[in-house]
Amino acid sequence: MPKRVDHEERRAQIAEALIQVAGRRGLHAVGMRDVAAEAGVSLRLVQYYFETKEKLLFYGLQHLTARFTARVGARLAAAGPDPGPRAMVEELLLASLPTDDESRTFHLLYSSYAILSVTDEALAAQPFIDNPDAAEHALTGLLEQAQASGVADPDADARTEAISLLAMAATLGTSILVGQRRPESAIAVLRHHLDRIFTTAETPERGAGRG
Amino acid sequence: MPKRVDHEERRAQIAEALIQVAGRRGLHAVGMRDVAAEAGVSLRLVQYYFETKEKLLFYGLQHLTARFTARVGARLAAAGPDPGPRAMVEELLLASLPTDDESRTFHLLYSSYAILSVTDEALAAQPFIDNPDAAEHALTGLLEQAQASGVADPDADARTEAISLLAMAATLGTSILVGQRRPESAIAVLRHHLDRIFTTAETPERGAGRG
DNA sequence: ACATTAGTGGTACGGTCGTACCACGAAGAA
DNA sequence: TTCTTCGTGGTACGACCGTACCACTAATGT
Repeated sequence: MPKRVDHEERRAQIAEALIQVAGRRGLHAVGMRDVAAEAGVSLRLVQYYFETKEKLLFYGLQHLTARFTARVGARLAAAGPDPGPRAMVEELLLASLPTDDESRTFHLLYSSYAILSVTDEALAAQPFIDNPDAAEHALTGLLEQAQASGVADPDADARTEAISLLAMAATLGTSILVGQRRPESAIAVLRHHLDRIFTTAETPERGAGRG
Repeated sequence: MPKRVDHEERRAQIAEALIQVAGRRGLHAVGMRDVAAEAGVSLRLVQYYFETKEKLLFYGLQHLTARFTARVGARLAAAGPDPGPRAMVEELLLASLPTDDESRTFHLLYSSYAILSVTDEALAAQPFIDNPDAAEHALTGLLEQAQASGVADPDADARTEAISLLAMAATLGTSILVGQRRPESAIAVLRHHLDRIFTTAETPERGAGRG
């Protein structure tokens, strides 16, 4: 057993285990022993790297959001350099829907943390609302940019539409999670509103294409 | 101490206690002893009327939804006989926002149950999705009725708009709950979409008024 | 070589939680 | 009246959970 372990790496590994087991059995049902078993380490190790369960949970939240933000960024990058604003917005919204294991886990756990934060002030004090606010701001910017480019309804209120789209995506995601709705149905609803806001179809050949 | 107690009344009283304490400290933090203390009865009594905690939680969910459905109905009735379709829809959506203690508790607990049902199959088996489906169906009907009356955009897809409005109301409610958004902001967003769907302003003097 | 310290394991402790068990009083049935 | 049964209280039990404690190993510093 080597000495001088990279603490941050170890903490990330344990946080990953927390996310996995919490995604399976629910955040409320996860204990230190479960996390240790999932990570393949001893209970003492989890205690060593996170002194308390509260700190483990906080770190897990940070790790969860960082991980998913990176994933969404990667999906955006994979959509090619400078896709249309509509494609960008659509990718952003659809990426948040729980359509595979990772997004499903993210949606479930993020919602769990959010609900928990209502009655847990220590969790509420965590930088939590920053993420929705950032998403709202980013989406508003994209819509305004689309309006300036003439591909979105210039009379629309970009901020209100951004809030609306994100709000719909969130609940639609939850309804997928609980099995009320199928992903295609949720996507159709979101696309309907994008069709309403964006005035032109995708025309990848106009403007600065791929050069 | 009188004999022959009305079981249903007692169960309702205990369920009420469950809702109160869960609304304050979170559904995850509520125990049988807390419920008993809140209801002013002994732990044994809670056991007597609900053999197990699981049954207590199930009954609490039923009680919660029944209670809130009744409240929304009362608010609709208080809006006067035959208000316009728009007023009806607006009342319905706004009633679901957490703007006072009772609606706040409802929103918090219903969300908690929903999230819990994702990883708890016994809870998922409970008639849970019926409520959103019923709301969706009812709202769709109201919108179609508004279209038939000529007060709503006839080109709109009533079902899609109903889903969208409910989805927005849900997430906006949660954002109020976590302190991200103020109720007025949420109401403004909803009203924006009602203005988009409904083509005429409220004209209470047309049609069959109060007689 | 020796002392120190980071890393790791095992385990015990105190508390809490859901449930089960035991006892007793009082209303209805005979 | 006597017996049964419903309602009620108190309490104990077993399990689990988060945390603390103790021991041991192996690198690091001098």
